[in-house]
Amino acid sequence: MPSAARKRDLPTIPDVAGRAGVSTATAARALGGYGSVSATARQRVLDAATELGYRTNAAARSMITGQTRTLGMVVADIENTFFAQVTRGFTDVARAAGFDVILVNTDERIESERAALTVLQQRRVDGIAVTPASSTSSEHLRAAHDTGAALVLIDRRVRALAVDTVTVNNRAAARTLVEHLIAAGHRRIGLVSGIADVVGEPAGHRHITTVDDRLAGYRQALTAHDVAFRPELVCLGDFHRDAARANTVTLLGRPDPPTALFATDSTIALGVLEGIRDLNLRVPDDVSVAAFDDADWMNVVRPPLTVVAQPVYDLGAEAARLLTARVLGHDGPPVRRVLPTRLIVRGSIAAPAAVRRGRSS
Amino acid sequence: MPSAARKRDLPTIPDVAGRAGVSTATAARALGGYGSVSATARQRVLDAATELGYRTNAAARSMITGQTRTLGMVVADIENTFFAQVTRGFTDVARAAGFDVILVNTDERIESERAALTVLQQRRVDGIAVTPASSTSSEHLRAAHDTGAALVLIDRRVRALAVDTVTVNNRAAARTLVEHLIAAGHRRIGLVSGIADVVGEPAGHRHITTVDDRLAGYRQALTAHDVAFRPELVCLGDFHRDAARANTVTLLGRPDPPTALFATDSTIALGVLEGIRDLNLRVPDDVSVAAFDDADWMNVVRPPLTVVAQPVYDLGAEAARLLTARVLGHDGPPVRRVLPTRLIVRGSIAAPAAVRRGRSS
DNA sequence: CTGAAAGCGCTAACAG
DNA sequence: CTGTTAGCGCTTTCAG
Repeated sequence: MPSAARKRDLPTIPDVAGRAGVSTATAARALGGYGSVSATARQRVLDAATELGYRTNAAARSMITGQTRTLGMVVADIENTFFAQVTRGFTDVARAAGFDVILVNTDERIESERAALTVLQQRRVDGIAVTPASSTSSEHLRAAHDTGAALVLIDRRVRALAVDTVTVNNRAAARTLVEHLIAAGHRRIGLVSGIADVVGEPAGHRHITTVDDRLAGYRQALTAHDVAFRPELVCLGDFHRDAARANTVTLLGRPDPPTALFATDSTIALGVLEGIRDLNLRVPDDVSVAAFDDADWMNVVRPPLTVVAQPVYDLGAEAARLLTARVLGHDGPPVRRVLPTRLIVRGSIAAPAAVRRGRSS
Repeated sequence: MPSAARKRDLPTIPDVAGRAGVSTATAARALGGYGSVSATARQRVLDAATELGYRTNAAARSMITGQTRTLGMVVADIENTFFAQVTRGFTDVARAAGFDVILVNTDERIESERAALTVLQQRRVDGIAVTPASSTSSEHLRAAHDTGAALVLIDRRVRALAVDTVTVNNRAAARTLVEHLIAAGHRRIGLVSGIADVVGEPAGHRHITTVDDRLAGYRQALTAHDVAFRPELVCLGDFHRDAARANTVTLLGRPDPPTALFATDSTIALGVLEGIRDLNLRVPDDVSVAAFDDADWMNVVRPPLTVVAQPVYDLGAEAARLLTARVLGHDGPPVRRVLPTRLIVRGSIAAPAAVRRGRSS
């Protein structure tokens, strides 16, 4: 006997069929809910199955049907509330449609993402949802798609991939938020964002569309209002709060510090607030703060944060809808779903001190 | 052709074997990494596999081996940071050991939990981790365990089930925290907690061990310091912030309101802070606050919250270690792992106003 | 070290 | 409506 724990043998269709006194085919039909079975036969089979504690063997079934009723969900980090909410939306809809979900974290590492895709292919999942770690490295995604798995991209786009996508208009949303800052009188607006370079790829490129787009929106807002773009006010670290905290301290320590800070997601916002506190500065008196994503705690900090909220749960839910539709046979050109965002004005923005003192910038 | 999307046929072992010019057995051995294969044969097979884009069919393999290399993770709600962190710890260790994880949310509903267990049995997962929705309804857990799936309980115990468990000492931790409150001079301490009754079970019972234990710790602390236990200061709602918020407003609206509030988890703490704000009260001047779980935002609110921190990630990680060990053949009596907690004193606790004014209670 | 052959548990024709 | 018969793709004896 091998060292592996012996999985007790569960009853099989022949077992059930025998007990019910019918053929395996009839038992299978009753159990599987397909074909036609007389009411009496069905009942006998179902009773026998219950008595025996029969459980369909999903692997055996999927070998024949070619479907696993399983979906893959590939995210950077489930500990991040954004991904947790996306995943919740995704699993809720998937489950309602009869699909189970295998969850994989990549930590933004393209290598992990590749490995994840391989595993999911081995499992022959019917579909895969990905928040891609790179907008340029996509051969592994295409390969998985080519082998027949439905594919949907969430939150981030991949230009070279013509598949269903669920995003928000990050550029427009960021622009709106920054314009709000400008309207309050800010001219020096710092941007603290996530990853610039993807681990495993050549440095010096911004590879995640959300970062690119939010940065683009930021620049658009500045340009539209004749505010100079200063590269030194843009800090790209990673998606963890500590980097954001350090970047914030650096930014605010400049001789000519920004009067407002734009955090491009809620985790970064946490770091930004910590950095501000490290310097014993106050929001919004010393520095205004605006962020992307409306996390649950943002209305509890003092002052509450002005944010652009995005429908995070729906991002995942809609992705699952698209994906299950494809799996169930829907055919058609790639769908690009763009969900609406909403500006929520709260107390974290004030006019810069200079303006308040009457010295218009 | 059926309406279902056709999954392109991936190459199989015969395909690879043919291209490599060996038998299917040899190809399978090389691909599966078992038995003995000559170096040359192995290389030819591996090359052929790469050229063909061969991917092992996990279902076919597991039909024979009896192992799926899949684990189930059943949590109440992945959106809750606690479960998200647990899940991260769990998946990290599982992945490192070569196991994939199927995630299921139950929303604390025992019915969902039963359904989840059934699904996981159908998939013949090798092991299941559960944060059980009830400490008493456990037949479905036992049933799954009896059919051969390894089982580990996380965070919450189930008395009637002799399986591996990873928890913290909730009673001791709660007691420590409440004693800290008492030491600060508090005598009327409100407790705001999660679910009391489990959906789908008769009302009037508290069925989740974490709630029970934290409440027990609270009472122990009171008793040990001759503080009267007042049932009306204990509010059991559900695990969502809105209930906690409402309960907080109710508690603080009493003629004889508590001078301190104990929130039994971080989501509830959020509701407690909102409730306090609804009443325009200040922490800690008007009311002190202490909580279970050190969420990422707790150090960013003003004042930062005093908490009992538990090693949430490790709860999941250790569970995965225990589970994979069982799957890999470890045999032995159930392991009850109790991880350490830590009191983190921050600024949310002050002496009650009456004490500060010199009118000792 | 390698190959042939027998299934794992189930579904899918195909007869009856 | 029901039963018989092939396999799905892989691993595993068992020979050679």
